[in-house]
Amino acid sequence: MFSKTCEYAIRAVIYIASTGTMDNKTGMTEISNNIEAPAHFTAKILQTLVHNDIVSSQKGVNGGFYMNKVQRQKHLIDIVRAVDGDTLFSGCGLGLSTCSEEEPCPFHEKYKVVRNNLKNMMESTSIDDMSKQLKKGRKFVRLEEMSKNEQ
Amino acid sequence: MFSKTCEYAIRAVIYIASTGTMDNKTGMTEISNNIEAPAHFTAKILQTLVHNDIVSSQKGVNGGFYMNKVQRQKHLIDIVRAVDGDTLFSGCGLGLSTCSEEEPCPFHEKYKVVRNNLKNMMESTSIDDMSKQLKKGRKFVRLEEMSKNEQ
DNA sequence: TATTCGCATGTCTTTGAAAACATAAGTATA
DNA sequence: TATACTTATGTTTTCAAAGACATGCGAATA
Repeated sequence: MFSKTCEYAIRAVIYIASTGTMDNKTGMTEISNNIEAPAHFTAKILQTLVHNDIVSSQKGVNGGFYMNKVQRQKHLIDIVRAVDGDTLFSGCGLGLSTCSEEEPCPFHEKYKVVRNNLKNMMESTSIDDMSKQLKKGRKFVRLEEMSKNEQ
Repeated sequence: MFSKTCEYAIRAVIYIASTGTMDNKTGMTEISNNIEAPAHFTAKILQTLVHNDIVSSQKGVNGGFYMNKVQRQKHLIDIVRAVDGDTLFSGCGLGLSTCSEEEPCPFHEKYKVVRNNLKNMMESTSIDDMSKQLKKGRKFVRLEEMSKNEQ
């Protein structure tokens, strides 16, 4: 459904929201370890997210990534839009560039329902929500080892 | 949402269902022209669909692709399964191999709703349905030029 | 039964996402 | 202010999906 880049992005953001604070920033290595994503690739994705004001970063000693209150209140759709653009939520299900509301393809109506369903879900699900789910016991990649990695 | 291969497959099947009959089979060239897909790649995809008993083919003079009654009553999900497998309908939204019903990731519940929604839609939409939509006026790639190409 | 038409199949090439590498630049702290 | 630490950024490499090519095989028909 989502691209690999996008999956990593969402995983990273949820992880940072659950661990990174202004006072205790989360480092690159810890992030990529815990979301099981290649370190350098994650770094590049995080750049994009910083540019799109979804996460914040700080260089240097004791630097790392973190999220402020406003950023935590953003929604999953903001991550997808920053990384993959809006195609998934607005494009034709069969990839037809000629398909539109005025000249719909045979699949248009049925697909639109599902697509809007997905869009609404992504629009209404905040990063905070996901972070709470994680803390509530929803397993992530290596949540149980988090404290170990943070040593 | 779907892979390029899968988009072509669905487009091809809808086209064949709308034009190919036992007596008047639809040729490769006509298909790839009308669904705007590369000819050789379409040929390879059609092979897969023939093997999966979604379309039928006949070699030789006056040969081509067509669909019988049973095949026309199959559903869109059968095409996706044949081409892309079942991952889209059963996999984790964040691509986590560890995520399951027993150990769900934070995104699991919300994603499952949308995923099942998509699955139900693909399960309940028959190829016949799509073919009827096309004939009812839903524009496809070059429906208006179909007669021209068939000369 | 030979010829021609058109699908079937395997291999090769291209392209772009994904991943790795190398280096720059900013920040804290001793 | 020098050093160690950590993110930022640009370039290169890898790999799989997408697409192109070449050839095999089956069926109709003259």
